[in-house]
Order: sequence, then structure tokens, then C-alpha cells
Amino acid sequence: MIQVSLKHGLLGLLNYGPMTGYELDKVFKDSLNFFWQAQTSQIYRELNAMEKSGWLTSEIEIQTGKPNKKLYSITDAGKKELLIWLSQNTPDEEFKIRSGFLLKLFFSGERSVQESIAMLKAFQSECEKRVVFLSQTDSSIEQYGEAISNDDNKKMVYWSLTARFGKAYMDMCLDFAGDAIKILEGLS
Amino acid sequence: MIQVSLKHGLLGLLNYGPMTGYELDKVFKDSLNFFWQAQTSQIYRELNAMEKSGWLTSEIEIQTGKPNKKLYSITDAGKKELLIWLSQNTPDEEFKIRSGFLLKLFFSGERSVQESIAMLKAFQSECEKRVVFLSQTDSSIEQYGEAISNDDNKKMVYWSLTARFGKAYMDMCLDFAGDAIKILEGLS
DNA sequence: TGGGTCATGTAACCTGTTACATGATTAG
DNA sequence: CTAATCATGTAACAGGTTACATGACCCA
Repeated sequence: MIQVSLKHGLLGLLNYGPMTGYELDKVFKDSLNFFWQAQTSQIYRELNAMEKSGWLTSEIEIQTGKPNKKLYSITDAGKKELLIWLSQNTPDEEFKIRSGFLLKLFFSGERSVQESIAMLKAFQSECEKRVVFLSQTDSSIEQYGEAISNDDNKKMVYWSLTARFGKAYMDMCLDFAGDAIKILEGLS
Repeated sequence: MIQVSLKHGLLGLLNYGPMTGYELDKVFKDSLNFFWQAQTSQIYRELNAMEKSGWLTSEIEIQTGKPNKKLYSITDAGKKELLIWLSQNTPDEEFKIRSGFLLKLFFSGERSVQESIAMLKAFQSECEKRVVFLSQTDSSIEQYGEAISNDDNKKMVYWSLTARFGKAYMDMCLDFAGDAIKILEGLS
């Protein structure tokens, strides 16, 4: 059973073109970070592992004045792996939430109502921050879309869809937090 | 920096009363599974670690005909830890999505539109399954709430809130999937 | 007699997190 | 002169997943 993971995210990005670990880190954090997170160190480690698996090749680009670059390119085996991963529908596995926030909410009977309300308000403002971030992402997708050729518009549809999901999720969270705060304020 | 984790979920459940690993596993899967998942083996491992940390004590209950039970109880140190964890508001950390589904959607430009639609339909039916499951959970919360004393109604509010979140999330996902399918069908 | 429930786990592995390390260039 | 950016990682640890193991009882 193939586990879903960071590797396939990196594979997907490298499928767009060769990149260094450093660039991948930034692109990852700019585009996929909403639904998948990765530490810089983890990216470098996974790239090593993927090269060993034959999914990638690398070449060193010598620079003067700056550290040398290690440019990774996807191989045919890597492309194959990407497509296999894409074709695997495992809805049960790929549909998981892990939320410390909800875990705390569940056990909030153990503390004061005011503390719970405070947590919900912090959650709200975090959501609002993310709405701002997502709208930035969305406009950068559109800018990118205008700059590139027809063929890549196909990709753009899916990028927009993930952005749409993000927006819908944030709206839902904000509604939820608002309702929950009202309910809790009614208690005290 | 204390990491959010399974330990605190187990601590929260044991705060309601002593339980065995086996019982915890079931209660966990019945109540917290929507927003936190745990393997049986992981639960046993964490219980060991928590006992070593002094958060729990255990006593063996000898049974005839069945394997012996190991009954865990939360200690004062464990209760203290639970409250510390609850009081820590770290909205940035505790608000993460990791979704293989969205990761695949993002890279779906690499495959046919039909395959993407198929994935979205699988996602829809998975959502519908979970709606059924959540409504069962919700009614079992209410039954439990009617059976217990006034004081515990405080807990029930929070249990209902997490169930409400689940419902809202599922509705949002179903709406999203419906919209996305329409958009993709418009392409081909 | 075969599958489900009760009840415990171990071992190995994979993935994610945190802390640390280096060193040059450039912009304010 | 100081902070950010460019660019690479390693080591240690924490947490999650998979596969395997045991054995009795109960119900169809």
C-alpha cells in the first residue's frame, strides 16, 4: 500500500520543470501549504530518498559568490510514479482531518466557558488571516494563468479549484466559530 | 514546545473515568475519530509512555476465561497536563489540513478530466457515508446526554459543537464536489 | 467449523518536527 | 552594521502506520 505523502507533492512540482530544493521549498509553501505542510529539512531528505529510488536525477550548478545549486529533474520513472499515485482512488485514506483545535473543543467541558470563547475567537482571527493569504494565492494563480500558454490553462482549473476549496473551508470555519461563540455566550 | 497529539486525547478520555486500552480504542474511534485518528497499536504504546511520565496508573484486573484487563486511571499529574494543554492557545499550529485529496486535485492537470470527475464522485460518496456516521454519533451524544446528570450537560455542549463542525464540513465538501464536477463537465 | 469479539501487545518502518550549522551577498 | 536572502544540509527525536502474534470464547 503506497502512502500518500510529501514525495508525490514534490514529484508533481518537479514535473512542471527542474528545480532546486530551495526553490521547491518556496513553491511548496506558496502553493500547497494550505493542504500539505513540509519543513525545509524534510524536503531535502525526501529529495535524497527520491533520487535513490530513481525518481529524480540531480546536477550541480556551480555558482560564484553564492552556494552551488543542486538542480533536480524528474525522471521517466518519477513521472510514472506520479501518474500511478494520481490514479489511485483511496477516498477513505485521503480524507482525514487532524485538528488539535477540535480535540480541545471536545474536551472544553474541563475549563471555563470564557476560555473556550477565547479559543474560538483566536480561531476566528486565524481564519481571517488565512482568507487574506488565500486570496493572494488566488490572484497569483490568475496572474500566472494570464502569462502562460493555452495548454497550461488545464492546470489552472485545478489550481483554482483547490483555492475555491480553501475559500469555502474558511467561510465554513468562520460561520462555525461565530455560531459556537453565540451558543457559548448564551450559557454564561 | 509541547506538541499536540494523541496523548492528550487519551488523557481527556481517561479524565472521564478509568478505562482499558481496548475500551479507549473503541471510544476513540466512536467519538474522536472524525478529527483525530489512532491505530490500536499506537494507543497501547502511548499508554505505556504516559504511565512512565506519571500521567497514568494502571492495575491488572484478573479475568477467567478472557485475557486479563489492564485498567488505566488518570493521576493528578495527568489532570494537570490536560489542563495545561487545554489552556495553550496555539492557533497557528492547531489548524492544519493535510489532504491527499486536495494534493491530487492540484495536480489533476496531468490526467484526464474524466478521471478527475471520477475522483470527485468517489469523494462525494465518501462524504455521504460520513454524514450518516456523524448523524449516528450525534444521536448517541443526545441519548447519552439524556441519561446523565445536569453537571455533565456542560460537556455535551462541546460534544455537540464538534459534531456540528463535522456536519458543516461535510455539507461544505458536498457542495464543493458538486460545483467542481459541474465545472469539469463544462470543460469536456 | 469459521468468523467475530474480547484483550493484549511487539517490531520494524516511515514520516514529520526541532534544533543546529555554515557562510557569502545585498538592501536598508 | 544588521537583518534578510541565497543555498545547502545533518542529527536526534517524536509520532504515525503496517504487519504480525496469541488465544479463548461465542454465535450461526
